[in-house]
Amino acid sequence: MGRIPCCEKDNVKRGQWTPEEDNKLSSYIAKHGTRNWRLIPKNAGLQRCGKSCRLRWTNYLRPDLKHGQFSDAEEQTIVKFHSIVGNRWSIIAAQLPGRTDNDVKNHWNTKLKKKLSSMGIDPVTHKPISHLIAEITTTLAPPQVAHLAEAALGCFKDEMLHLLTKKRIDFQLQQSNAAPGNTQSNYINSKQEEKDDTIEKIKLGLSRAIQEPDILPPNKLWDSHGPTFSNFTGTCTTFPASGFQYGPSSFSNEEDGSPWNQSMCTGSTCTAGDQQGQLQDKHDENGLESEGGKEIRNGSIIFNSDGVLWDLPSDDLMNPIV
DNA sequence: AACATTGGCAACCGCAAGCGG
DNA sequence: GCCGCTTGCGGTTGCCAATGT
Repeated sequence: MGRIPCCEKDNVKRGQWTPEEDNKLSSYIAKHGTRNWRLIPKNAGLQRCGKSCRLRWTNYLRPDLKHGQFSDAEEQTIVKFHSIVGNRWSIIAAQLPGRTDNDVKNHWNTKLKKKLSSMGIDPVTHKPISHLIAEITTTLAPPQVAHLAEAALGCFKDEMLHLLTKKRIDFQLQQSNAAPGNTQSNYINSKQEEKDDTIEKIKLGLSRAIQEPDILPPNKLWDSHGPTFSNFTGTCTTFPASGFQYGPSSFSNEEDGSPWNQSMCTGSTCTAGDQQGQLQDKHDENGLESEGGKEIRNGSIIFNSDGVLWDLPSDDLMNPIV
């Protein structure tokens, strides 16, 4: 016996909601509440599926919803909690009054992921990409790294080139404009060479990392002062001495060259505080790494191998994560 | 100006959990 | 404990406006 469909698909309207439909639904819910979504469209005179009504109400019509731009504080919260709970959008949204899980999910997918990437942070693991590369180079055997690097270059070449060359291109554009005799077309013609050059430098950096494992000792992944990738990073903001962390100063004012707007670290010239290298890789049974590992939960303070990531006072969790 | 591509967002889909009989 | 139903959730799709070529 199959599952009963939530509505008669044939008689149900789909797609964008009209203002009239919104009014009908809102006024019906104002009078009768939201009990039994299956009956609501019928009783409200709507040719909609109950599920569709529920979504429309919870994601758009609810009077307590906040519409419009996400603030820096909200973005911080999303990133912060995403690093802890992952794609649990409802949990993250619960920390943001007036925002729905759909809002948060969309904002993450369209904006925040890109922001983090442009900062040199992997949006999945929330680790700096250079850190991931270092982990790869110290964990895998050199032949494996070479194959991986080759595959990654194939898959993400365009994205990497965009990230890595953007600032250099901007800089060169300014220079070419300023310098007499240096025309725009010369610049464009040299763009392909620039890309090829960048690919070669990426490969060189990876191969150096393979050949010189000592520059990235496993217990000091962050403190990688070696020449590994320094060749191809046009600009690289060094990490604060106290260690990398998401914090208010890192998230505000996109236009002023704040870390939100910069490639935080795409190479080994980035440095970190000494504390970051002191932690060992040890996993506990819960998947969280134990003392000396990447993620240590001490009360509400969450550490990782990069130092303190989040300092969450108990009241920071508006709704406790189960 | 026309067409193609991209970005942002709303809505849909299907699965799983929760709940009551 | 099982069954049927409702609700919640996360992934995906589709539409449309903005931007680029």
